[in-house]
Amino acid sequence: MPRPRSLSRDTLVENAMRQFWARGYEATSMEDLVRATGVGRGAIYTEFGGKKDLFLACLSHFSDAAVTPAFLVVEAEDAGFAAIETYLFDGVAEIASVGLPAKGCMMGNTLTELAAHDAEMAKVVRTHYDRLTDGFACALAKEVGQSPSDAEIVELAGLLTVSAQGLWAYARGTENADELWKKARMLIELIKLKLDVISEGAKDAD
Amino acid sequence: MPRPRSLSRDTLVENAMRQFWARGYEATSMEDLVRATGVGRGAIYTEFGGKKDLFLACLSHFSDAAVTPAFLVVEAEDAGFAAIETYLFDGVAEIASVGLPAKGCMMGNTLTELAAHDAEMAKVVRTHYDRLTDGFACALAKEVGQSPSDAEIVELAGLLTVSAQGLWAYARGTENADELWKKARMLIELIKLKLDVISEGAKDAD
DNA sequence: CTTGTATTGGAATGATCATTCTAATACAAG
DNA sequence: CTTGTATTAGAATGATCATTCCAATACAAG
Repeated sequence: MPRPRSLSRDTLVENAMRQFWARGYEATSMEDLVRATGVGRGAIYTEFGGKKDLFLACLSHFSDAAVTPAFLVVEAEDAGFAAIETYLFDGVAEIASVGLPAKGCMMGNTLTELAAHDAEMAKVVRTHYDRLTDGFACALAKEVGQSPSDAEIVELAGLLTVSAQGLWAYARGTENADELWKKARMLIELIKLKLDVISEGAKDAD
Repeated sequence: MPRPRSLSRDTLVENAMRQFWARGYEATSMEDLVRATGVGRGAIYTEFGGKKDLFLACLSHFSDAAVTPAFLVVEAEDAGFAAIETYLFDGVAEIASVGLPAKGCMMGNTLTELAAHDAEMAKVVRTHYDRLTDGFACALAKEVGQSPSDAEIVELAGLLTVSAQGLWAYARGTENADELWKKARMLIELIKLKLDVISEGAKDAD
């Protein structure tokens, strides 16, 4: 039987993810990864094949370990508008508690750094955005008793995805948590206004 | 008298900017810059000092040559809500005509790639965001006859800045211009809704 | 044409990059 | 304890990085 690794594969990926998340792909060297994970170069190559493959594993881990728990409230069966509010505010609260400037969203960072020139990365990021938009659309639809595939609902959800992404990106460049709170609150307020308009329209159609 | 350079300094910076804009800082090598500008290595170093200084010059040029013309309509004396609409829709139209995936906003790209770990870059990007937010705030304020320093106006302008940034970033990862149009239209609609609420509130206070 | 100067491409430098390889090592199984 | 195997740190490799340097060059001024 082989000697067991000092770190589980999950912990290894977790540590590598933290490094990539904070610094990005290009600015992270294999030396950084060896230091961050505490795992030997050889083991990384035999386990993952190379830097890019490890990065893709980290993106996948980010989706499971960071996005899923945070987005759980929105993806819940009975999620409505309040769930979206909770998701956004919890996100800002987490950023504020960890300290600014923040690391942003690893998917958004990857979109900006790599998606335009790497089709494989672009696909992963797009899948993530589709997931967010679907989740938002379901919650928004439930709130106003519409179909989650209603065009207006989907477009509102799409804008919410993009605006939230802008907010997480902005968090990489500020040290002022209050600015983030204000923007999150304003975004929520705007979504609520539109939601009310949609509700009104549905009532008139009765 | 010296031999004149084959390219003016402005053209040199313009070409370098294009490269940095598309690829980012880390992924652009001096070799890329020599090829993109058609200027010798030596001249770049004697003129700018190094890669980072050239990048900062490109950021400055981006502000003058890309942001200023596009944002002119919003910064005009008599700009109102329609100016914001024009800025956003013209931006999407330009992206659609140049072709997707787009290069996004060089300031936003720099925010994501470098701001969290380079104070000098962060300052340049922050100045840019302040400029956008100020411009939006003035136009929004004029539309509803409020002060551009009114807290609600400033917060709405701040959200608009962040949401627009999210939209330009999203353009780096999609090949579908229609998605951008929908998001831009929805953003404009939400801003208009909030603006109407602000107008109503001002009327009640009379 | 000659002189002076800035630019040029390419060579040189030394650092760092991702990746491969290897000898020493540490542990599980027998 | 012995054997087998996976991991390890570090050396080695070759590419590429930013930067420096320089001889050849190209052009303006006289």
